[in-house]
Amino acid sequence: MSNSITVTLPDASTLQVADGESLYEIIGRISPRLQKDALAAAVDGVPVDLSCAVHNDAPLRVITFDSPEGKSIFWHSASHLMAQAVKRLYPDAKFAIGPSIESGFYYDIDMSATVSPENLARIEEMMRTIVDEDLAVRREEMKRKDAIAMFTKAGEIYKVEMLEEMGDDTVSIYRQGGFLDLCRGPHVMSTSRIRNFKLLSIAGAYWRGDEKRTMLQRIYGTAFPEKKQLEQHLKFLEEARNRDHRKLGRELDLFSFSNEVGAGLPLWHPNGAVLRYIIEKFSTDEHLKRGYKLFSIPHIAKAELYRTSGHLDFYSENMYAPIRIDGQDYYLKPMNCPSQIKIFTSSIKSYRDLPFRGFEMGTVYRYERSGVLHGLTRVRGFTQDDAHIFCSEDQIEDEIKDVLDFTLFMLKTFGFTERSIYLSTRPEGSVGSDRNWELATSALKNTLESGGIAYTVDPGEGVFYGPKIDIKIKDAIGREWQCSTIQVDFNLPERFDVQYIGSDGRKHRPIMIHRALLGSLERFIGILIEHYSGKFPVWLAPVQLILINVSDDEAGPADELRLRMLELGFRPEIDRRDESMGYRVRDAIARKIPFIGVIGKKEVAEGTISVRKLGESKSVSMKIEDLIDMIRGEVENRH
RNA sequence: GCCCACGUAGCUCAGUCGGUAGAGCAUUUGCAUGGUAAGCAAAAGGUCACCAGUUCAAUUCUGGUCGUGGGCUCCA
Repeated sequence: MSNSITVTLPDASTLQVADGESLYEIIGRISPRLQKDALAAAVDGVPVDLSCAVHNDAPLRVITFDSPEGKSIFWHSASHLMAQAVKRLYPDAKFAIGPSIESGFYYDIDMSATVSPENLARIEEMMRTIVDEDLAVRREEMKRKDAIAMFTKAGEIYKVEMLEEMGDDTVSIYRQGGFLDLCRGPHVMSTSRIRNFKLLSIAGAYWRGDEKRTMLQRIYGTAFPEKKQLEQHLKFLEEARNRDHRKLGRELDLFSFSNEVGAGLPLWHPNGAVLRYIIEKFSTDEHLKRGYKLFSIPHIAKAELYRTSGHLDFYSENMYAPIRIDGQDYYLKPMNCPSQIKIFTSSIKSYRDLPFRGFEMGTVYRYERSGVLHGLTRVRGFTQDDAHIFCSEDQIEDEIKDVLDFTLFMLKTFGFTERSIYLSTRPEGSVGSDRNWELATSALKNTLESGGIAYTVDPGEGVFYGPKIDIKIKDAIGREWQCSTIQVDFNLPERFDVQYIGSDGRKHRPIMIHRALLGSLERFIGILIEHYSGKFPVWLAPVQLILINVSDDEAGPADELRLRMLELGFRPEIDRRDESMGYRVRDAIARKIPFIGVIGKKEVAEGTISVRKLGESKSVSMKIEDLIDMIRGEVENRH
């Protein structure tokens, strides 16, 4: 029995252990601390439970919560813990799937009772009881057909369905106390390992994500080894709530929605509209600098246009019902490309005209199912910084490279420096020849690779007319958002028979590149609000400086300064209300205005102003000229 | 669209086990002329989302519609 076995640790050191010694014991010999932190271990690269014994020489890696693998195991175990609690409280509960997700876990459950927020507390209570019971989590392997029989008997129809689709002969189940679940594992050793958890929300979810199948109740939760980590995570969620653009949009008076105007149709208030204008102007100027030509098109077009473009065939579920005008059907444009193409084709183009870059702040209307609407990030009418580049095949890579550089410049300007890049390939139900898809996809790939840009392939996520590069940005609290998209299209030029005269005097077909850098402005601004937490940099702030007069005597001079700054192109405001200074300062801070300028007797006499920066509690007295220079500097540097 | 929850003043929220409602902040007015995070007082403000039904009586109960939130599915 006491055959000695050698395990090799990641640092290449080795450890002699007895045959049959459990991983838990082995890790205890490395360090008691590690033993305490260990959730599972990888033997020969395969993750297994700590209760497993080692019988052969093998490399050993301890899995703790610090690794993504460890988190996943921990959260998965937490989902079992929750399921066990639910089963105790609701014996008729049938379990579907309960995986770990990005920062926690969920379990999809089918049961007669509906879970309410109050019930979550009851379930948490029961989870605590089970934790205190310190139930060992045990793995058992059995024949698949035996498992089917067992779960059928238990009424676990979803588990049975999953088992029936599995190819393996043998399956594993995990048992903790009276609860058992079909699971690949591994899991933590005991329910007592999961002490810090929180159930967060309840939602509906279709069995297998199929809207034709049963709607299950999904309970989301999260858990951590340390109490402090849980608290930190809950604080993060709180922070995200405080940054919510819907909340800040109301508080900062940026935008609103009206029941009477319609769902998903944002109304921009003066503060929001000016922010939007600044972004539009900045974007338009940058496009002109890079040789783009401006386009502008109407919001509706005839059915014929969208029949030619293929939108009526491939995109109609996102389009609104036609408008009947003089016996003809017109559609609200769901995309800008078809009409923009008509601008390109309005005259004969030569190869000398290529690449032809047409840009527009183009508003589109898309039908979104009511349940998906969300603040500014998911609306039914929105404006994109949309451009279409017509170029020859051998210009594609250069153009894409330019677009990528341009995109990264734009994102950086708005404070987004971290991003990840995705290459989406041909989806089901797409149009176009294999050759063109291949050509377009490799053009995107080559550009990324020759630029040394790391990317991830998203198989089948392209648009119906071509592959695309999507860029996801990370905001100030680490959440990812998708804005930018670059799409190569051989299809529309063909459909519209777009041509140019080459240097050989013959007709050629250009390629189109569709691209939006900020994407939907509505969405982008929503993200910006959350990214900056409403504290916009000076160049974007709807109000850059608020002037506060100490007494009525200074109202005149303060207002003169306001008018002067307006004329200089700044966005000043004056608060001359009959309120105490403390009150008005407090109000200005709540409005997150970057600068507060106080003018009293002393300032008027000296030609100065007392300036307080947002976030600081001290004010600085400075010459008015210096204040203007300072603000100008921040605007020019886009700070 | 689907599941669950929700819709009371501009905002945040009480309340009515069926008898047409209240607070704080915001607003307006008056007083206070105030030196950097809420000066004092008064007034005004609501078809209790909308439409039906039940009832002597509906903001409250029932149904529908619209909208919001968390998700699913879809996507910028």
